[in-house]
Amino acid sequence: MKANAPGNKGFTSNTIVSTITDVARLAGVSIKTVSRVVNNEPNVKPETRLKVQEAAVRLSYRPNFLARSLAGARSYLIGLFYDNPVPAYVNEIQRGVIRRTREGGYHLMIEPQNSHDPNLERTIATLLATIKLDGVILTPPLSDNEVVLRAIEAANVPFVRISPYLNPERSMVVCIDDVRAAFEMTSHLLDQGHQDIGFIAGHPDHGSSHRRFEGFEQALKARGLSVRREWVKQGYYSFESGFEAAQALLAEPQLPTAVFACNDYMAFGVMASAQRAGIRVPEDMSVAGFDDTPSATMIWPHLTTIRQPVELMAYAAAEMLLARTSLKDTQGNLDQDLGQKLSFALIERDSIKPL
Amino acid sequence: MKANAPGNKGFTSNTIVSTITDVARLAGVSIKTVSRVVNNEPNVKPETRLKVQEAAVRLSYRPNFLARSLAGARSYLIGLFYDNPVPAYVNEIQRGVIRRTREGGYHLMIEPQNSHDPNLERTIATLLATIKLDGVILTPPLSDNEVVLRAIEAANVPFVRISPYLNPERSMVVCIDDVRAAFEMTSHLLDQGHQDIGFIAGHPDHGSSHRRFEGFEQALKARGLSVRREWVKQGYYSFESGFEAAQALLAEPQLPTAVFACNDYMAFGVMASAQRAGIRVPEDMSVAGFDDTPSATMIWPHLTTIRQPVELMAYAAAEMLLARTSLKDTQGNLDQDLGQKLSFALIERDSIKPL
DNA sequence: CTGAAAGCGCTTACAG
DNA sequence: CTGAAAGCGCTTACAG
Repeated sequence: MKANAPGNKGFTSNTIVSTITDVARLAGVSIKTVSRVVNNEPNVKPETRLKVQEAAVRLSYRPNFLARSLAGARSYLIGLFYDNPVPAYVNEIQRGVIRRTREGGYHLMIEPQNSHDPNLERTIATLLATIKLDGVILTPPLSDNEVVLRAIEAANVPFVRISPYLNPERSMVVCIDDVRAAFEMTSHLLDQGHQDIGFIAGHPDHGSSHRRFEGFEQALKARGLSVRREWVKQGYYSFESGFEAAQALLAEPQLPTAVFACNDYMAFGVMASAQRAGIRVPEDMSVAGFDDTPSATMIWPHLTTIRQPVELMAYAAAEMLLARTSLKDTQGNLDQDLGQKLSFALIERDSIKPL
Repeated sequence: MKANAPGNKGFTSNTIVSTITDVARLAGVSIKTVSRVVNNEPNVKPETRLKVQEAAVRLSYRPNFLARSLAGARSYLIGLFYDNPVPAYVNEIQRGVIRRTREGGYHLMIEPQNSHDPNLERTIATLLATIKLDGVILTPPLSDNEVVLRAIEAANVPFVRISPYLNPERSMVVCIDDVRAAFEMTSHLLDQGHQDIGFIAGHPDHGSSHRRFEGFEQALKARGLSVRREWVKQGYYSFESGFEAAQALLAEPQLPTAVFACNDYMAFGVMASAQRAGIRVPEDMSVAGFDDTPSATMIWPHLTTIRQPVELMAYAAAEMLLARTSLKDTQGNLDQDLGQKLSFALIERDSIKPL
């Protein structure tokens, strides 16, 4: 077998992939001029531009992403690093990022990681050396993983963290006000007459867990109440952990009238645990969640929760990265926002009953 | 600012990314020899090999993925195309594929698509022209999307389909025996004394929906029973569609004693719908699902369902692609398996009660 | 067993 | 406004 078409390396193909050289030849210009037109650079005679565009269309020309990345300063590649066990969260993050990267002609490389992998630093260093990324997006718990942060900083790749807990100045950041959100949910419970409120904490590696507890505590204090330690149980953001935490809670001699779980999955665990114990939700006990996952309306009673605009946060994160990358080309200095705080919403449904 | 290290393009960096040239210089050989060692090619004196390896380690050399892909016949890039609304499914698929691609030094490009997008063909054609993929993996419903198949075939990219319905010979295929699985679940119901069984069909774009109905029908026939059309309701694999289908079912003058839903999410919808209507599961009505999503043990009663090894199927799909790619290098002809059928398992839990 | 040369398809830096 | 040359970091094809 031998090559039968430009760009073809030894096997027959129906499609002739054309290159910048083909377009230049057809348009009767140099490849540099084609490059200018394709990249929307100035200083091309309108007439020439048109000629090139026509040729490009006729040949269905698409710039080769690999060649472009290898030759240029940009790779058109964004990396998404995560280690989050909640599929719905990961999925929304991916969708948000991809929506933005596609708009900009970028591609996404997903890189699930194990945050406790002893080789994590080397893994990431190798990855970043192998494949020049224009930017990296980190989601919790990696947003606060020192090993990951060091590896990325060492590689000098711009990155944005979603919902980090520490050192917001260390990178670009996208988040919601978790403290305020938890404050509002707790106040909502208080407004319904609940004074005895249990709390299921999230995974301690996630900043959100601490922030939400903070908001919970502040809301109680604002009404002259204080946290009852025996009603605060440790969870890990999974259904099972919520279930177990609730079991411990329900074993207390005195019971709260409401439970605020740090995320929806744990709230489902609480509801299941209560149901097992013959405690009706919300008649005997109210339950509040956080996140508004799709499942929140797939159970009865429908869960009252905080809606977090996850997809939008991911979109914003990608946006910051792309903005930075383009700026670098034209100006070199970047005085753009380093942080963006998106808004949340308290969604009232059926899992809370006034006392 | 000026370049201060090899491979550095005008901005300061802590990390010196070294290239094949650096390694060659340090080892005192040509870049071709380094290439041989790095790619584990034969015909290198053991002594030379060692020298090169040492140099590579000292410089933390990692072959540049872009350069490698541009110069060579392989791109080390696999694409995953999907349009599946179930996050847990997508997540498992991604994990399976990534596990295999990482083992082989490949990278994954995820490409969520809208299967009814009128521009789908052009979108995919453009993508495949821009970015040379070594292989593509398709999941339902794209596995049977004619537009997608044509675009990929036209680009002459090897691909494997997961759980396709039609033309298994058209590509490499990974699946389970959906007919048999549904047959077994239905038989299980029959064994428990249920003769009156309702069926909630899945999305008609998914082959699994038809296959599972087929198995359902065959199992009934095998016992001399036949399908009662008024107990077969159309669903679309979502919770809501299961809920609505169940409402229609429960509005029938006569009710089945069990319902077999084509996937877990619809089974949850059926359970919710029953609960709303004051029908207890499994006391008054048994429910069976399909997939064994994590949520199956997050509800009460725990769902009896079919476990599908999704992650493994994805791994196998990637495996086929990589095997094909390597073979192409060495031999050119491929007499490997074109299809792989993985095993499923019926998981008995609490949503079915003997009649 | 080893290497020199050409080339992958672009962008960059520079000249005019 | 346009282009010729060099180069990105590798692999391929070939020579010895």
